[in-house]
Amino acid sequence: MEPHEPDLTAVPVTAVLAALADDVRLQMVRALAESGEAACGTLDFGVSKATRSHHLRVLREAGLTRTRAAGTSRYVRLRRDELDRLYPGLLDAVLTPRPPA
Amino acid sequence: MEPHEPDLTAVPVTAVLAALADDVRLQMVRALAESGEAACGTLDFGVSKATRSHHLRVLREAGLTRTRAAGTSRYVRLRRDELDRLYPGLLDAVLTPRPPA
DNA sequence: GAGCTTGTTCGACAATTGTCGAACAACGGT
DNA sequence: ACCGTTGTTCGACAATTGTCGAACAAGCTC
Repeated sequence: MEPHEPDLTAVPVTAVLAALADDVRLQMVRALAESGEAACGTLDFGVSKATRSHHLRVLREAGLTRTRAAGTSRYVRLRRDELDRLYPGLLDAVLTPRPPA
Repeated sequence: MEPHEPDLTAVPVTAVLAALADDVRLQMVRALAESGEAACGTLDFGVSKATRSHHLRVLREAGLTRTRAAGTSRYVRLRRDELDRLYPGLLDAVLTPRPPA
């Protein structure tokens, strides 16, 4: 099985932006940026686990996250270094709910 | 008539990202970043003028552009200063077709 | 005013997307 | 071996979105 964690340089910018352009996914990304790593189950934002799983796949396939399996859980974390290197400023611009004046 | 050019702080980040998450619109934004200002007609990227008009409205309503009417033409330009102030790094991260290694 | 150019608006249509419940799979503990 | 926990996958469905042609509006020029 392929977990589909693509090379970030192979992902179109529009795909990265589209992945971030959803409220639920953006909350997930923000939570991951704070916690560093989180089990899928902890990323509950009022959607069913099916929907949650869907969003996490979108994030993964856009190259935004990596997933590590451990027991029955799966731990997700941001690919921060790579993202900051390829798109400097992008995450910072997006991580704060209310950008500074 | 309301040209619908919202206050940028009133636009959700997801709307800004969604506006940028389309290939045609991203090309438009890049062209505007280079030319500074462009008539709608010059922003032809292989779509009909109806579609072009639609994309320009999305950009405008996401707070990314301003439109100025002159004669039969309408000139569009990026709201670069505001964007850079509210989302520093966002435009830079997105404007280069191939980000630096 | 007639005609051309430039854009916008209006359906319409296909494709994509977010959402869910239900079924399934894998693992751990008792 | 059973059960509960944790996620994924599979339709299905509604809503959104990108696209177009045709009709319309506004302005310029002859």
